[in-house]
Amino acid sequence: MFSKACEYGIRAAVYIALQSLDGRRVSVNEIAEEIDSPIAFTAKILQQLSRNNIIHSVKGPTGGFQIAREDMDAVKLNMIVKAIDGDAIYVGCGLGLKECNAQKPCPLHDKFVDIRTDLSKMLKSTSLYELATGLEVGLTYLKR
Amino acid sequence: MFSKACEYGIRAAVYIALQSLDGRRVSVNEIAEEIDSPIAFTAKILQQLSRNNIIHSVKGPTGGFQIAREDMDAVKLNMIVKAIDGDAIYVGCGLGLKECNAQKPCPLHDKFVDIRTDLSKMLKSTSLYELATGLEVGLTYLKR
DNA sequence: CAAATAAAGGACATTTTTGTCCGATTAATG
DNA sequence: CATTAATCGGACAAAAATGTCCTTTATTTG
Repeated sequence: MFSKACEYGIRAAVYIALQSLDGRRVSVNEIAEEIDSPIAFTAKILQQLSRNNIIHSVKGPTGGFQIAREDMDAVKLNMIVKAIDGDAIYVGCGLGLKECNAQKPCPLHDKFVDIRTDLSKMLKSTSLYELATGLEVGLTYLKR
Repeated sequence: MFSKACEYGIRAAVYIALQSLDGRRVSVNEIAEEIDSPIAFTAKILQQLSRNNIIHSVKGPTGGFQIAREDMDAVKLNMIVKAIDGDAIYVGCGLGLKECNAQKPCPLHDKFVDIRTDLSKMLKSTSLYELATGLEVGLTYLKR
């Protein structure tokens, strides 16, 4: 469904949000440790998220990554997915056809539209804050 | 969503079914031409489908691929997807966690279960015959 | 201002997916 | 029975995704 990079990106963003709720700024090393991901690869992905203004980065000692409380509401999952995987999930044809639309649909077109609409709705309506608080109260987990 | 191999596999299977409805057996070359896919790669995928008894192959002159009318009803999309992509789509965690289940869910677990259940239902209930007849009456298209 | 710390970014390495080529096998036909 | 046409299957090639390493840049602190 998502690329590995995107999975790491979402997990990282949720962890950063969780720690930001405690006023903690976190380093790549800590993030990679806590979400069980390769450090250097995770660093790349965090750069992407930072460039897309999804998370905030601070260089130098005491630096690291954080997310402002307001941004946790504003940042929805679809923004993270788009920043990392692009919009292939939303746009492309399920069977890989270049020209596939309501006028000239592939055999799966209509059935795919339904599922993708649901997926899209879910991603657009799920905020980082929602995911982070689920973690905070121990309802959900990020590791393993 | 699906791998390229799986996209080609579905398109090929639908085309074979369509032609089998006319009593025609088709070659790899014709299939690749008609579904706009790389010939040799398509051949590999057809082998997989053949080994999984999803399509039937005949060697030698006048040989090719075909699907019996009854099998078009019996073969559902999920069987093709499983034969080519395995069950990652149905089983894995949306965020890539190894241990993710109702007891120890990732932050997206519940929302993913919903979408995947829909996808799974769709794939399990869609037969090759249904897709082939859509093509036959000109409601849907396979190329480009 | 020097040292230390952390992200940024470029180059490179590995693995997986996608795609190609060619000889072996099978079967039909003259 | 030789030729031919088709799939099968293994080895290889190219491209994309995943992952690593190392230098540069920014910033804090003593």
